[in-house]
Amino acid sequence: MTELEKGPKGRRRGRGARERILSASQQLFREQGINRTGMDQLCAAAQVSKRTAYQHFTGKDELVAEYLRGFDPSVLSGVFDRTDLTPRERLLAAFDIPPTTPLCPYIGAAVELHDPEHPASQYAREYKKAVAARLADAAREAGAADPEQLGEQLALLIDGAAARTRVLNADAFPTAAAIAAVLIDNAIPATAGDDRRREEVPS
Amino acid sequence: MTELEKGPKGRRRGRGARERILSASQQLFREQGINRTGMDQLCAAAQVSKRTAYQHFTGKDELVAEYLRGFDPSVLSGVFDRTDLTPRERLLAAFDIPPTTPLCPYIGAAVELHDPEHPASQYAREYKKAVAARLADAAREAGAADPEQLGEQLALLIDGAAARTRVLNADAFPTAAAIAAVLIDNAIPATAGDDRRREEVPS
DNA sequence: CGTTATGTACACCGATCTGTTTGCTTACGG
DNA sequence: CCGTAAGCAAACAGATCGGTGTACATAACG
Repeated sequence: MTELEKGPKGRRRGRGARERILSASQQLFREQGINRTGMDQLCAAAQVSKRTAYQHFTGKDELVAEYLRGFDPSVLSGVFDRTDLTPRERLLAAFDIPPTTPLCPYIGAAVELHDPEHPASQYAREYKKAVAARLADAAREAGAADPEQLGEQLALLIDGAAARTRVLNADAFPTAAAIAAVLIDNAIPATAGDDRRREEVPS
Repeated sequence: MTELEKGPKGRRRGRGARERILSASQQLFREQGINRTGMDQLCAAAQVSKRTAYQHFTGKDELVAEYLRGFDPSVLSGVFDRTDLTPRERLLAAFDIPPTTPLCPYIGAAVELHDPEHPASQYAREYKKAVAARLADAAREAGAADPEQLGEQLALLIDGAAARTRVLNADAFPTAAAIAAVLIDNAIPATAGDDRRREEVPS
């Protein structure tokens, strides 16, 4: 926070224009979408001159990609690092994101940009794969028979809840969580109480 | 086809400009997205003058809404009217849409327009609810314990597969179908089908 | 035939978009 | 304390956007 260093080149003179730009991006891109947010408006909200903005980012495309990158720690790490939960609870905790997240920004970016080659689209793909992989890890810890499959399934549920929440304007994550519970119980061979791992496979 | 009638007022003089416009919409909005398709380009593709286009549609917004409306019969009716399938098969048939559908246009429209009050957004919501309702009907026919819940769950799976297919650029419908099979077998009490499941329904 | 709806061609409008330029101010840091 | 880099303000470019205006062509009916 107190450190005002920039990403590229060790320069650290500035007064935090880059941070304000990214912060404004997070707010405006989420509230209005990417395409409907012009650079003029964004710079005004960030209290940054356009000149400065284009010195920090080569263009809007790069800014969008960087904006997506800013979500990583809050979403991905926040859920999976909770050691106070059992693996099964950790899997279900991924569906407890009701208040803050109006729509997964990765899906939004992929749809709005509409170009699979766009840096932001590529990053969104990469991120979604990473989430599925971490879910698979947790599934493996929980003793799932086919962790990769369960991870992919749970990831699909999250995306479905996000998309459906957006279209219907109503929270769909509880439904997704209910499905997840079924899938998890179904995929873990002989779940005694919760997180006990068994090797025996039902005939 | 030989009938060249327009939707509003029984007028039938023209040579089919409206149809060409809608046809071009379906292609371009899907290929490039809504926001990235200008009216100029669209009119050129439809071989229609801009003036004519704005005589048929009051604006792009109305055109987008009408474009969405054009999907109804092909998707919704095509699956549920198949009497040759058992209710269970009919539920699963909803996930067999691999070739033609790159992304659910309703999700795309809702994300791109980014305005829940937009006519097209409202229609998308309405349509998604209708799909869930029809799935619930089929679930009831299949003897599901809680048809509404199962219908909503299957609808979420479809949306999840659509969103994930878009973001990852890889078909996610098989995964969704696998989940659907589990949910269906889990929700149908003890049918003479093939699978027996614990009645461990999530409370 | 002539009337009339339908469609065409094309210039044009104002707004907005991404991105650039010029000239100036401010605030570190040595 | 002074140089230098960071940042600011505002006009500007060029493109594209959605949408109109005007004048002209054509097809379908009576």
